Amino acid sequence: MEKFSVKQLAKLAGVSVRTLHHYDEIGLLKPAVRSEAKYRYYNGDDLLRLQQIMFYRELDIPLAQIGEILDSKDFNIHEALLQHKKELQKRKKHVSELIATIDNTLKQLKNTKMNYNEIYKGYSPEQAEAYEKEAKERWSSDRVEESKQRVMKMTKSEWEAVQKESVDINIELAKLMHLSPQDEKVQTMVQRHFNWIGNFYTVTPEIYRGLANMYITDERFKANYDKYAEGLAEFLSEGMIYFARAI
Amino acid sequence: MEKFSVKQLAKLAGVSVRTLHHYDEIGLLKPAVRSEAKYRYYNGDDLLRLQQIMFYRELDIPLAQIGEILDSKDFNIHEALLQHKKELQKRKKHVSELIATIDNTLKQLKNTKMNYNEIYKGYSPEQAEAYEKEAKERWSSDRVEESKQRVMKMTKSEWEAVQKESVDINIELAKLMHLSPQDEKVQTMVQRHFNWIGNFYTVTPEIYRGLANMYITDERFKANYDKYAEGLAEFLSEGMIYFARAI
DNA sequence: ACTAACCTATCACCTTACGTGAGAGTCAAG
DNA sequence: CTTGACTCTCACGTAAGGTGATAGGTTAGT
Repeated sequence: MEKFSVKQLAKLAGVSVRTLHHYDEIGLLKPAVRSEAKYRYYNGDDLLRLQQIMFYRELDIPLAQIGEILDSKDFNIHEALLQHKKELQKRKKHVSELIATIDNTLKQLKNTKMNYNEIYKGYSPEQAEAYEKEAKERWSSDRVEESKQRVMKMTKSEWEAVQKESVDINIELAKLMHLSPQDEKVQTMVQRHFNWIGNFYTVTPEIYRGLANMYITDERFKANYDKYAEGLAEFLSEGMIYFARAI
Repeated sequence: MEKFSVKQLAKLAGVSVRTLHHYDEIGLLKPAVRSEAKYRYYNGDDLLRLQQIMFYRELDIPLAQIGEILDSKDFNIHEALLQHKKELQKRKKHVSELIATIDNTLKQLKNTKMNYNEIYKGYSPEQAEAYEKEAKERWSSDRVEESKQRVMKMTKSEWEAVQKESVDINIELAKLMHLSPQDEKVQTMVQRHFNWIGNFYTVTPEIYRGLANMYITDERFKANYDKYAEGLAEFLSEGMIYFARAI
């Protein structure tokens, strides 16, 4: 029968010697024999088992579970793989959301000439179209398209109401700055702010948090809010993040 | 200025007290003041910083790097986010590949199971389980095991080729039934059948003869072959016995 | 048989981002 | 002044190994 030293097996399988030591320690892969001097010697079966271990390991399955899979003959591999696939799909979805959030943040960072509020402020629905070209270079076209669609669907009076709502929210918030951002009254206003943003595009908690972050990191946003009151940007930002927890 | 205890801040931000201790330890978020009794008290700025931390943390950015981002004024956030996005995209791609691998594996498991039943037994998947027991009594479990092992090692396309070969052989044989089983053309097809069986286990003349016998005595095999043409089972069986003389 | 070069063994601490107590001190309320 | 809630600082545990340190084993060439 074949006989491999730790290093040989490690090289064959493309893992480190330490890894083999580790697998021995946790009982996942014990060498076929141990020499007088405690040297580990593996045989062909061990190599085969190691290959299987690596297959499952590549799927990001914890070593403990790999051990169960390999050691119990009647382990339902099919079920285990299905289960693991679900987890991976969740992970993938999560990562996709993170990427979307970064995209959102990047777009807003890039947007140094105009921020969201400035863009729509004073623009009538008819002017929205003219703005579209310029905006598309700056924002994700999806978001802009969605935003534009929604604005275009508004009547003139609705649009005016939306504009006024923005101003109202900021004024009211400025009055509440003696309270904590987590205060119920403040949160009620943040809810209005959240709804207001909803006029333009679908807001997820991640996006809302990202927006909160922008309010304090981007001078443009900060300046806009601080027009109403010094520190309003920070105040609103805190309130938004607190609010986002409950969305 | 606001003053929060560890627990209060933890609750506000939705993290554990231990987390705040940890952030203090690693210097990521140090409380504004420490009381006589070493109690931590945070203020509004700390809350703001914590919210920033959580924003980046959600993006799966390591705490050490979050510290750099927040502490160095000239840190290029834009670049950092772009970089991190790339990493996330890699991660996403990797996860996608893992899912694909699992899908592939699942498909092979399924194919193997179904076709194993269909080809060996001509039985529906539902009856497969029951038949397996029966089969093991009739065949040596060694043979069944060997067969399974070989099938399990095939790739999907290999397996599909094997399936197609089976159908091809039977169709061709059915066309040759006007000849004698010892006819050269028939024997050529029997050779292919012999090779095909070799996909599953090592075939000796004795085993091949035994299989020939089984094709006409076991109704299951008989039914399977007679799907192609009435009497194909007997015809093939005769051809196999003749072929076995020369192995 | 001797030595250099290489291989292997067993500790044992380090990594991430905290969780989970243990034991002791502190604070606000009754 | 006690009770209960809160807080403090160790300090070990997690997963899957990385990275030495130190000591002993094997092998090839001489």
